[in-house]
Amino acid sequence: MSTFECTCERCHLKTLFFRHITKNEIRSICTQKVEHNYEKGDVILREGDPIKNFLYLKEGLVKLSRTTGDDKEQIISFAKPFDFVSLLSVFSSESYHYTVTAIEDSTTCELDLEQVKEIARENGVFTLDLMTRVSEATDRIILDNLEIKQKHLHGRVAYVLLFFANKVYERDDFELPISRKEIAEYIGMTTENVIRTLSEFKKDKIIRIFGKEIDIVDKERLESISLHG
Amino acid sequence: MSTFECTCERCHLKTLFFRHITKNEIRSICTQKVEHNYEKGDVILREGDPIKNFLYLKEGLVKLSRTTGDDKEQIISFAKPFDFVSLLSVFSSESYHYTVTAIEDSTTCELDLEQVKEIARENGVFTLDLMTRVSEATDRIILDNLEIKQKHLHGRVAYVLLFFANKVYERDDFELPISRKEIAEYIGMTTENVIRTLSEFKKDKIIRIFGKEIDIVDKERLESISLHG
DNA sequence: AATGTCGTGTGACAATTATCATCAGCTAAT
DNA sequence: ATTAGCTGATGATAATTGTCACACGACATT
Repeated sequence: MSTFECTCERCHLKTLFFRHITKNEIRSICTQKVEHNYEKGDVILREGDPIKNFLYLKEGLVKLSRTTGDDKEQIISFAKPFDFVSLLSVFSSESYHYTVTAIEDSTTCELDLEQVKEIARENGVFTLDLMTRVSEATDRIILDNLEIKQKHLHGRVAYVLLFFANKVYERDDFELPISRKEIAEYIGMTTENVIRTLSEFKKDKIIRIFGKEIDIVDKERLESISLHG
Repeated sequence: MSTFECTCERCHLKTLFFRHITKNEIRSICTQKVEHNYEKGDVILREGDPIKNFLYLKEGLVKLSRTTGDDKEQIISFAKPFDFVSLLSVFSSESYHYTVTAIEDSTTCELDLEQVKEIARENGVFTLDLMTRVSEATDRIILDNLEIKQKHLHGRVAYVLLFFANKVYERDDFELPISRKEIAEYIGMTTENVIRTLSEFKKDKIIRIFGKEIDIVDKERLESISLHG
């Protein structure tokens, strides 16, 4: 699972976000960082687990979810490479408020949280960078949830399809990494209605469906539905 | 509007959150901080405004809202004293993504953002404290929205009433600081249905209503509705 | 005093969404 | 090979929520 050679110098995390970290700090983190591989479906973190590590996604795709009071799953958000997976509560809680599950084969990079905090305490510029990143990510989650909230069923389903097409795969045909049930858990509707809506989109020749394969045929139409439908 | 005497030493902001700030840093912030008073209904910050200051609420109650694509208002959250009002995007965007409006007479304390950032860069412990606070606040917003999302109309209205009773006023009779329309904008339902639901609660002797005065009579029942209704 | 606007309140009806039942296909387990 | 369980799919029906219409009072403006 863990790598033996140190590749932090080439790590995107460093070059993309943490421009203001010293060589020593990088080395200190590097010598104890651990990479983990997960297969699609594997649970990476479980709700209630103590927060010991600072995780980011190096490769793959994950979902953040939680269990509601009446034992239903609710998907909070999806995270892509270089998103911080342990971001929602990492600096404000002792334990995770949500579960992280791989929805594609994924690789995480785990750093010891105390060590990251130690660097943060010593290096304010690093911490400010980090805060900017965390802030962007939580902003995104809040805005996405507000967007979804104001839409009806059809608009919500269209929004999810466009999310995967535009933000995740950057192409109009892709394999849906989640089930209809999971779409429902994300947009707050029932599985049956998600399935029905996809069928209608197909009947109206807006998309083509082959199992989990989605092909967006009439993107303008789908965008219009996402906005006004 | 602005105060002439420096009272930062007694400021809750310092004692509560910024335990790790030096006397010099406090003084430096203090000499240029500005307090503003707002009356109920006043707009404190407007969506799209450039972010120049770091604001926190010293007294009162505010709502955070945004305008959706089809020009409807959507309330994101409410903020209480010592919440950071300019928190959602202050470190991740050039301009506000939302409007802040006083829903009770309020006082803000404004610090120059660049100066706060300067301190943050110099003082990692301070920044880590700050990040913890920002993180807690955004976590709260996300969790509240998820809670509301899984409930039906009745549960949502009950949830809002309990929010004001428990979290804001800490008593079971209070004057609702917002209109029925604003409740609707927060929970994502129509004004008519909010009014109807309040009427039903009244008919069922769960609450008493005198205009904006709310008196929760049967709190257990209301809590049960919030959870399962 | 007349007018307009806004918040509140209620009813009738339409639209949206959930629930329940059923079925087919696939896969894992025995 | 058979069963059990899960996802996907569709229809009928019920529940929930939205829309439209109207009414009333408070309040500000003219």
